Amino acid sequence: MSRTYQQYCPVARALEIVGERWTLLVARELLLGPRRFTDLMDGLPGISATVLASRLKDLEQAGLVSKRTLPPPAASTVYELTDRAVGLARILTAMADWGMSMLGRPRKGDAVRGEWMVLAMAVTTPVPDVSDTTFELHVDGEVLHVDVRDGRLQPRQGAAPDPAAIITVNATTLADLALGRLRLDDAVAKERVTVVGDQTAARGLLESISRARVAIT
Amino acid sequence: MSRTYQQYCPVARALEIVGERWTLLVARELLLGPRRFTDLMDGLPGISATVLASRLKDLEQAGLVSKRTLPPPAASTVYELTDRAVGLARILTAMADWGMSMLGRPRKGDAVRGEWMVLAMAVTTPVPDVSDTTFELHVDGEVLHVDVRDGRLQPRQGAAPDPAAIITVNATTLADLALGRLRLDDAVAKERVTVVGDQTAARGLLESISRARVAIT
DNA sequence: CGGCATCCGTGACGATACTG
DNA sequence: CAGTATCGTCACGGATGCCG
Repeated sequence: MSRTYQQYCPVARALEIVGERWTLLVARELLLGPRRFTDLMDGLPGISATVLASRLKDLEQAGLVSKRTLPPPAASTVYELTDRAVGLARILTAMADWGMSMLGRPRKGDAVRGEWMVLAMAVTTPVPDVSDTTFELHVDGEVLHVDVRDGRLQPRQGAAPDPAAIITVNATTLADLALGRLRLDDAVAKERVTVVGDQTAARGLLESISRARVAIT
Repeated sequence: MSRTYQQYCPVARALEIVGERWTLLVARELLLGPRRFTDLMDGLPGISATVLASRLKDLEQAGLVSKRTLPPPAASTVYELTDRAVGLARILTAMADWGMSMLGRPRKGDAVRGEWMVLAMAVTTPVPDVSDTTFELHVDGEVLHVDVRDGRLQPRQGAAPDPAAIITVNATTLADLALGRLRLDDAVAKERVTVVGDQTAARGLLESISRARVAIT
């Protein structure tokens, strides 16, 4: 159980549950879908197994994460967010949105993951003018996809069944685009972004990312 | 300087700055206006002077808080949020919104402050159908006011110059109303809420609070 | 191999005391 | 009033080992 603040305040209550070190990053990982313990370890470089186990237990006790055993032959247990955790998405969105503006460049020793950047993109970019389209993204060797649906960008892990386009780009280039440090035309010209499939649709998504309002104040 | 996560991720970056214990609660206090060191100590029961000084230094270094010395004869130094801190408001809003749903009742030993609840109200309640109105609130002995303006509820510390109404209520009653544990009519009948001034306008605000969608899932 | 429990060194935290 | 200094305690991170 985590330490309390002894304050009858909604913010303090929220922080008692998700305010400890690593907790929101665990939620970030689970936002893209169910994960196994070791998947989480991989996605959270620097965390110790002890702390991860503790955080998962706390989150489970708070009713935000549920542990599920996959049916055979998978026979593996996965952790996933519950319905109560939707509010967490809003908190993470605010964090990602704000953190984007002070992301800067990768620091020495920083781990880089495509999912992290795509997740941030999904909340900071205005929704492009395409409806019900799926894009597959290959970012730094990882494969994920983004559904544009219901006026939202929904990122997911893994490949897409029938993507309109496959966009290959690395995470730092994505950040450069969103932060306005690189123009889309230049990125394409330098082949830092390549598209297979529907060029127009992909261009729409990428321009939305470039139009993201991220101010570097 | 705070500990890092060594991850090139916007969420991780944001958490490196505001993810430490107490930091967001310091921001919560400053959201209602500039505060002196000892005012912050009062508003953050449980924090130590050491930690508060450390957090303020970190926030100042991150450009989120500025230290200002008031002109004589006040001759006191106050801390206030900078323009860069607007993003913090969105994070705190998400926290308050979500935390409200799991606030429950005061626990043994919990400190209760009117400002905390009013701040949470301001972000969780739909804006009432009054425009450019100011309400003065007396909550648990504290005096604050709320401006309804530009489609927002803006809470502030201290008395209002010319309020449409003065509402006296305690913090737990406010929570009971927002959480649907108490109906407004009952609260008024039991005199747990009293209004001096424009009854209709005050009723509008209070009904908005009661209409807050807070689901106790 | 996944999912922890245990031990240990380090750093952050909380309480008290003290100073300009 | 606005902090700094000191110190005991607790949480964190790393390594290792256990058990299905």
